[in-house]
Amino acid sequence: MKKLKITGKELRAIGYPEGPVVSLAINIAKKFFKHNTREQALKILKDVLDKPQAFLEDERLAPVALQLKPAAKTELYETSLNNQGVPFNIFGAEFIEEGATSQMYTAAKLPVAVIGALMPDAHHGYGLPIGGVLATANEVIPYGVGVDIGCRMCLSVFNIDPKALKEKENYFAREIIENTKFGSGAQLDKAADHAVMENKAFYEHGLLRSLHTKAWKQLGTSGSGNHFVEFGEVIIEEDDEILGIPKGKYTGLLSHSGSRGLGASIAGHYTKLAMQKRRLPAEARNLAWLSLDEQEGQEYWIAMNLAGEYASACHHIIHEKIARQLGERPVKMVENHHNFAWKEKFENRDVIVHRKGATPAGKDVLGIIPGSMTANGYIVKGKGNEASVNSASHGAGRKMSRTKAMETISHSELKEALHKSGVKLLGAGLDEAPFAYKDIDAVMRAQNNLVDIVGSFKPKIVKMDGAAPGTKA
DNA sequence: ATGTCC
Repeated sequence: MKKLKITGKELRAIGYPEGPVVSLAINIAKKFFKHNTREQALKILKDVLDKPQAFLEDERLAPVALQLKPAAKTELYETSLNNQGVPFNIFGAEFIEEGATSQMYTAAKLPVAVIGALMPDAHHGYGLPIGGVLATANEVIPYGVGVDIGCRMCLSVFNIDPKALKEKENYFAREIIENTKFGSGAQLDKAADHAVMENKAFYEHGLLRSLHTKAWKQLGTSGSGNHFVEFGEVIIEEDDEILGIPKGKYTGLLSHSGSRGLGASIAGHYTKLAMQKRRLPAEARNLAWLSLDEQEGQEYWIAMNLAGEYASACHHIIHEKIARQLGERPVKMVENHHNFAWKEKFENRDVIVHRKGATPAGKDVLGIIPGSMTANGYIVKGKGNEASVNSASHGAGRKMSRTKAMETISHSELKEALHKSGVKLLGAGLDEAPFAYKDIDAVMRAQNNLVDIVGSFKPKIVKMDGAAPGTKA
């Protein structure tokens, strides 16, 4: 069935005001008016504009009617922030820009906030800052999780002498190139398969059903931005009971990516719903929440968890393909989400903990904190410190904005840094150059009360979205 | 982060 596409121009022509109601009406027309003609749809939307009160109970058009209904009703939906925010500790405050801190102060003033924390790699984001941790009572904030739901790390440790990475560099490079796909709309040439695609949520949940085909095409891909797949040298200096592999040097395969278009669509859909439902002051608008006692909140929770499983599947597909090619089974895998929300306990109270660019660091929980394309990443073990709501940073954090990095960093400068570190770069944007990131070791020192380092990962062969250095895009 | 949603 062909979808009916009404344009903003047409809506404004019949008298619709500028603002979010336009895109809302477009989406509703697309969803519900596929059996109507354009003229019929516009007629109905005009009726809603003229008499919004008559459509407040209409199951399809109520959201539009609510937006169009003047005065009194908006007040009903206005929610104010608390004067005094809940407390939150800041780790590595000297590394954190003002914008991120002030976003955290705003988040702490939400009436649903319980406790927060700000990680040493924090920077400004939409809604909650990247590196922000926020616990709520029983509410979920779509932009407290972020657009890339389930963005995560996955490390496979192989019992292969890492000297092989230099000696057979081209062989390992080819494994990455042949088994990964980067880029914004990237799809595999031959679609992958995974049990997650049979998850009943994909069939029972309206929004997820509409995203199933696209998700399947993108399964096993890595996306763009700071996402990567790389081989490196894993060094375990001391035996650790939790990590459970003997000290020594290993070959590691490390990946960083999320839930691709699937998670982005879920985040966009539910944050819009939340913003319609709860109008917050301008500085907090993107922090609109859904209660888990509401239908929409439950739906988001199901969708978020599916996106998390899907992101995990994308990593596993890559790792399994490469492991099979190497003819090896990993002796250990370490993995964690760092954009997600969890049901956890804080001071014995049930809370929803949002980590947007933060690594779970409960007692003895293993995780990965990556550095940059040349700097070490670390295998960490959480200390279960409630001062950070059981969290740690998810990386070194950017020192330079993407724009500034593109303007100031040269190809030759990057080439020299790669050469010095002995890293073979198979592709990346200049904005991912190591100089764009903070010093990971300084960031780790700022959180030594939050995690123990149990191993390190030194990148050797790195693939990100973009052309290889010295080649044309 | 996402083939960027007015």
